[in-house]
Amino acid sequence: MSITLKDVAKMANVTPTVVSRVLHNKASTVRVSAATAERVRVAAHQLGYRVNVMARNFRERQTRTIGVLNGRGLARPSFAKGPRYFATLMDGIVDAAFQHGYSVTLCPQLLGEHPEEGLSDGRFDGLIWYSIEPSYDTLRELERCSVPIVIVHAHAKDFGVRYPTVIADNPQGIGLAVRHLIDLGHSRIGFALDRDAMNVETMERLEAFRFHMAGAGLTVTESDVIKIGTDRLGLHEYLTPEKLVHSAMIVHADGLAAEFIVAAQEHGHSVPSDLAIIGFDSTEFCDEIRPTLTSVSQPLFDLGGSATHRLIQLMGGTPIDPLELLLPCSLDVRGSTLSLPPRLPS
Amino acid sequence: MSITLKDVAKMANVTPTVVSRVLHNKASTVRVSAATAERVRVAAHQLGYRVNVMARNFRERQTRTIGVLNGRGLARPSFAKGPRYFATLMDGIVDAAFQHGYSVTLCPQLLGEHPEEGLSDGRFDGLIWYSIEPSYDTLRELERCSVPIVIVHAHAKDFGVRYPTVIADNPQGIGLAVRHLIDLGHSRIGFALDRDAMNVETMERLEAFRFHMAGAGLTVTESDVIKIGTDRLGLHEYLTPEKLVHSAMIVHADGLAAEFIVAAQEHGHSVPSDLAIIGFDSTEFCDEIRPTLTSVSQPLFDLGGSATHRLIQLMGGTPIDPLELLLPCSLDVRGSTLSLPPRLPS
DNA sequence: ATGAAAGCGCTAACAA
DNA sequence: TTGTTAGCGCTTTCAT
Repeated sequence: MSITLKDVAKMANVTPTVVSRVLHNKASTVRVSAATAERVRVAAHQLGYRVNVMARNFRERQTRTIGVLNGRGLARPSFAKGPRYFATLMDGIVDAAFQHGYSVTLCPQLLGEHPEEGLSDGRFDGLIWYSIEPSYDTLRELERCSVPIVIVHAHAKDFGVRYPTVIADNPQGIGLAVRHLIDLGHSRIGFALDRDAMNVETMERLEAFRFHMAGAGLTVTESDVIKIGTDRLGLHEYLTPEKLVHSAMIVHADGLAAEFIVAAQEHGHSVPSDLAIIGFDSTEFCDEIRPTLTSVSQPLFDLGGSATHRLIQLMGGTPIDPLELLLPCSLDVRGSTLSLPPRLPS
Repeated sequence: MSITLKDVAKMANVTPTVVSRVLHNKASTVRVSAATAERVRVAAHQLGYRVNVMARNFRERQTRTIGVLNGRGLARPSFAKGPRYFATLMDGIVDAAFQHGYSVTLCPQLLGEHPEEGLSDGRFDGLIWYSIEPSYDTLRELERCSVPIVIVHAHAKDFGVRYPTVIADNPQGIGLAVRHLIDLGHSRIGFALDRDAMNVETMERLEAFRFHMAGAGLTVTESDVIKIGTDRLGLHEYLTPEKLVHSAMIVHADGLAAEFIVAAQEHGHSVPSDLAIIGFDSTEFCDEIRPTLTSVSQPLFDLGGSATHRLIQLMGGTPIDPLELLLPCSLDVRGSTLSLPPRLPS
């Protein structure tokens, strides 16, 4: 049994109310004599009193906790696998939340039998919904939710333009890649993607590729879009010397881009002089492979931070406008789009 | 204002007690007529009733939430940076916790002004302490804590042999590396480490290297331990053809191992034929670099899962014995310790 | 099978 | 400045 306000009150010869005021109220509002306050503090310290957060949360109807959710129906996002989207996002969320005194909770109910129960049961003051794949079901869930929500990794229109969203500007990122290649003198530019990764985001990147190429006066035909299957046979077929028709390739994600580099070299092509390659996500290993991989970088950490800031704003009652926050990507230029070979330190 | 038990009770013409029994009690214990139960369920559904978790937690003195902490005084562990230690650990923790219906919370109080208050304020049913660096201060904190604790990434003796711990068997992992190299015929084996990463774990690996080498009848002198500074000059100095005296190198971490591969190649050495290299952590990029990097792999996911299982066991009142759980490492053999060159698919 | 009543620890309106 | 009182929503004896 742990020490309660009452115990402290008894020891200090006051009522629980006074103890509460001394220990937990904001200094400005408290009106307790210095002597009493001191007595209370000493008693609390001697007894080793700690506030019961559950009781307080219950009473105050707020938890100072933010819940982080993810789209249902798909596997829970992994911190460690893939291009660290979720991991870096979480770093940004946690960082911002902690700055404002909020905890961050990952909640299982949302993945279990009755996910909807997790939404508005008083557990969270607000939610960050990491949307993997927008769906009608998801939207219905959100509508039943009684706490403020911010959605990450989706467009406001995909959720009925009803919730604040935060997402990286994928098209703009592809624009950077296209522009960079054109500046380097390339005109035969292809776009490669994984046949198994034809999700909304990949398609958005592909569309942006078409758009920015057209904007630069370059036509894109179907043969400029290289779709690679799981067996990677298409990759090797495309890279046979007589079939290689591009001088540069934008790849929808870093993993496949890395495979492109290795395979290209195996086929006797030099990267970047025969084929320049740009990936997407600027994953950690971009610096470890040779040549290092030029890649579009999403501001993942800031995405998480911005989502959290918007949520805290929303929880404070401030309306969010505009609803959608589009954070620009940057281009990390590395060896796979340069013609200079890496040099030894002199 | 949200719907409470009372509202449902009124609508179903029963008392809150009955509603509670129907909606939240385990089926086996409930003794309510089927008709009443149905009436209650309908009412609850119509009203869109959701249990108030804060009230329940408060009442039941349990939160079904596990807190994840980290050593104080150092930066909070990042999900995304480094060799994903924390990220993968968290995946394991979250996975196991969710299986048992527990939520996982990352808590700021523990990093703020009064970190000790977060420990035993009723917020968590149990804690997983991710120990970055054991310290006397940390130990004192833990002693004040009233909920069960499991420590990850530390030895039981570093915390007074008082708390269950879970850690990867680093020495055994190094043993695998040494054995593998010896099996390949190597006898001139060195150990390289980052001068800036001389932490407990690195030293443990170095000691294990000495131990296992001795066990194999190979003497290790100071010149077999290569300490690389931030400027990496030592790396290039070591790799000049006339100075290279080893045929194989175990590197304390993958990042430096990757740099070894690149630098060795720049200096005209072939990896693995002139110099075989083994890293530690089996980071994702081990498969992306060429040659791919053989590396010792810590069971990080299982480490998190085991910690969680031990905690749940402990919260259930079962004593943990033995206190320290040592999970074995494995060796992911890749190209940097093979003599066969990578081949094109035929 | 159902109801009445008490209380978890805390805070805040109101009273003194 | 300090105390009294009530109640947040829920569960759980103990009655009926």
